[in-house]
Amino acid sequence: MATEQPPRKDSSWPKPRYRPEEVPAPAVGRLSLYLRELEGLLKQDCQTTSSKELAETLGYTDAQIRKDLAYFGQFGHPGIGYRVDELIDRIRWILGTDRTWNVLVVGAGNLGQALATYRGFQRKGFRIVAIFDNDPAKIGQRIGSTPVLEILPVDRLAEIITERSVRIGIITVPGDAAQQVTDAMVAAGIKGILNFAAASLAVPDNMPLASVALAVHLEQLAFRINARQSAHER
Amino acid sequence: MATEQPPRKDSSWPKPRYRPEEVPAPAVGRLSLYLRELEGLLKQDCQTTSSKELAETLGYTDAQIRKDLAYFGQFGHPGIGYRVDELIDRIRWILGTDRTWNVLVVGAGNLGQALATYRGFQRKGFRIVAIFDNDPAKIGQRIGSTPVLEILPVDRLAEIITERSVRIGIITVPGDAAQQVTDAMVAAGIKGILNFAAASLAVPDNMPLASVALAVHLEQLAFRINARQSAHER
DNA sequence: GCTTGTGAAACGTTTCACAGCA
DNA sequence: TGCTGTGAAACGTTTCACAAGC
Repeated sequence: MATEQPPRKDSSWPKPRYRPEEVPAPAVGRLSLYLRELEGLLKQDCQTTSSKELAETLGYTDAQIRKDLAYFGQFGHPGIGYRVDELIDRIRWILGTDRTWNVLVVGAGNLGQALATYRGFQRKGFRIVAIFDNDPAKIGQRIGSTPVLEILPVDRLAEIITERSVRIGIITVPGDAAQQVTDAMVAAGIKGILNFAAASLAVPDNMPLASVALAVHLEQLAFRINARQSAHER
Repeated sequence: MATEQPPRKDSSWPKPRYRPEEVPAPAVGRLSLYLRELEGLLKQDCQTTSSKELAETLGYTDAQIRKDLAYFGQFGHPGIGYRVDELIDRIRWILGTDRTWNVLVVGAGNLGQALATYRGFQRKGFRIVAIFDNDPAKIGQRIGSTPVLEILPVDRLAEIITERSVRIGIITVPGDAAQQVTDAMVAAGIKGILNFAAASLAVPDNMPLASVALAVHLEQLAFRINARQSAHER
């Protein structure tokens, strides 16, 4: 053939048997965990791994892991397993984190500031580009380092989303303010929301939304601890 | 009958058709969200609600909500719905959060400090009683107010767990230190762990463990945003 | 009328088990 | 031999649909 294919690797990657929206959500969730584990293996200079090995460290079955990966293509080598660096590249490409995503935080309380300065996000391909609050005492304060972030007033939200091509917004405001922040983000064209506020958010149909209910996790633990206790008493 | 039953209400509450360990985990998870919504309704002075109303605000089906509650007994009034205050009491009793749970935090970075001083936990029945770090520069520092918490060295973990009857531990240390913190907590008799570290933890069989992988939630959003985009292009 | 509680059906996910290949 | 990829079976969860009750 005369003309080269474009240098993007994705065109050479194998068959995408399922469309992204057909992949079960739990499988996508585990994909992130596989990636984290693989990144750990790479640090230890492991060249290859297998579904069996991954399954044991992560607490799944080997069939589960092979099935999950099969939603996205064929990445393994029968008799060998998976090449660690290769699989990392492919999962990053699948998740879309081989490119950087600009993210902002609304709510500069303790949690908001902690998330805005959290290094782990940067390493995973997410860059916090702004943090907002509506408390005049906080606006103008500078937090973090490399980069330093200035706390901005919430009324500049739309402007920043547009100018800095922000696709994801993190909400860390009190529960009763969360819906209006959501509405402002949606109106400004945000593409997805990560919610830490103690409230159920209404978003347009199909808008990606993930909620982390901190107290809920503790309540789950409390229930399960009591369940174990009472099961043990029988 | 001559002798009064003890004043605990639970003995008068209705049939527990399923044992706690038979209840599907997703149902327990939603129970916490129902509780949160009900607490909101109570603040607005709503006396009663229905599975239909709850379903609409939370984005579930009404059948789902009735089925979930049915795992724990019969709480509704046909033709009327559910009494808000009554259902709140019962869900709190089911989750075990009608009593206070002592909790500690290991890792006094930004996130650990934010969680240790988070007011929402207190309101839900969880009291943070200690925070630990192994950085000499942090040990002895005081954080928060009412109560003030002094950052303690990690080697006092076991002592505090025993003395203060701590049942739940929150881990907010870097990923590569998380397993050894886990082991120390387990050895000291912790009953459940909430993990924010970027690592998969090995715990004894059946030990309640909940993990919040912050980067994973962003990766999920990234994937779903891309999926929407590519679906829209077709 | 309206709403709950629940068996049965529908749906989705996980596990099994094995063909195919290095 | 060892490991992947995958149809089929097993399992679990959600939704449906309706009897019973206010």
